[in-house]
Amino acid sequence: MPRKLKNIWRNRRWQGFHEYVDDPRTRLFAALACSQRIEILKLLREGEKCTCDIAPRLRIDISVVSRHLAILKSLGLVESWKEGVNNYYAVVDERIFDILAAASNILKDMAERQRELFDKLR
Amino acid sequence: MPRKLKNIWRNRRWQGFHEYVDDPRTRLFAALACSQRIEILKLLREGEKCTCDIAPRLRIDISVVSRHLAILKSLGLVESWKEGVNNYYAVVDERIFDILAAASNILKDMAERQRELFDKLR
DNA sequence: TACATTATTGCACAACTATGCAATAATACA
DNA sequence: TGTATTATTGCATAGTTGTGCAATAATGTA
Repeated sequence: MPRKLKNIWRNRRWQGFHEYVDDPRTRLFAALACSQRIEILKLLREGEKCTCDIAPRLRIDISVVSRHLAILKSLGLVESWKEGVNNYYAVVDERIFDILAAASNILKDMAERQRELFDKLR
Repeated sequence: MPRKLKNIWRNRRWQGFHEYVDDPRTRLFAALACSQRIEILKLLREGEKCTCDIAPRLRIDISVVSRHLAILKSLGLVESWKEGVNNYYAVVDERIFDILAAASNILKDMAERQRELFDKLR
């Protein structure tokens, strides 16, 4: 255990499974509570990609992509391997996309209910 | 539109569907990325409850519960109504529990994979 | 070996978030 | 009307998070 945490893991949530006592699902949901990371997952669904493939697609610094990937990897959502100077990443469990789709469906119906409510007020 | 935002909605994410341009699912996942709010949803699944029913169960200040409920309500995950001095809350769409269960399943299998990996290293 | 390419990490910073206390509002009841 | 109960909101604060730049590490190539 390093005396000083690496900067990516500077907080309790991402320190590790053992030290973090909260409902572990909050880590998964926190990982998904960022549109950049959702975009990265969607890109990786197309096929394995290295950090420098992703950065230009999201128009953010490579270092930021690297950190997002580290978070997704720490959860086990993606795996990685080295090929020359490149680090490739791929989705481990496709069911993560079921969760994304379920969230879309719920939000869609929520919006529909909201609309109906407004219609009644007219 | 109020000149100054209410303090609960002091940030972009919770301001409203219209001002927030990110993937709307990030709001849903952010709402679930908090163990207190997950606990609140679980309690409400047992049946409708008012703010003062929930606070002692979670051992946090009523004001905090009130804010968590406001966030869940802003998403449409819960609805509320007044009965005397009490404000009752109830879950709107039970499918939110499907998402919670799906997250559990994914994490369980991730942990299993991790364990197998460590076993191989022995 | 020297240089180029790719990825990660240290650092700094602005913005976001959960929380508790105190003040206020809303309602019921004596 | 005054008092009690419940809920929300203002304010303050410590901790979390996403981001970019610069430095460094890791690898391939001339």
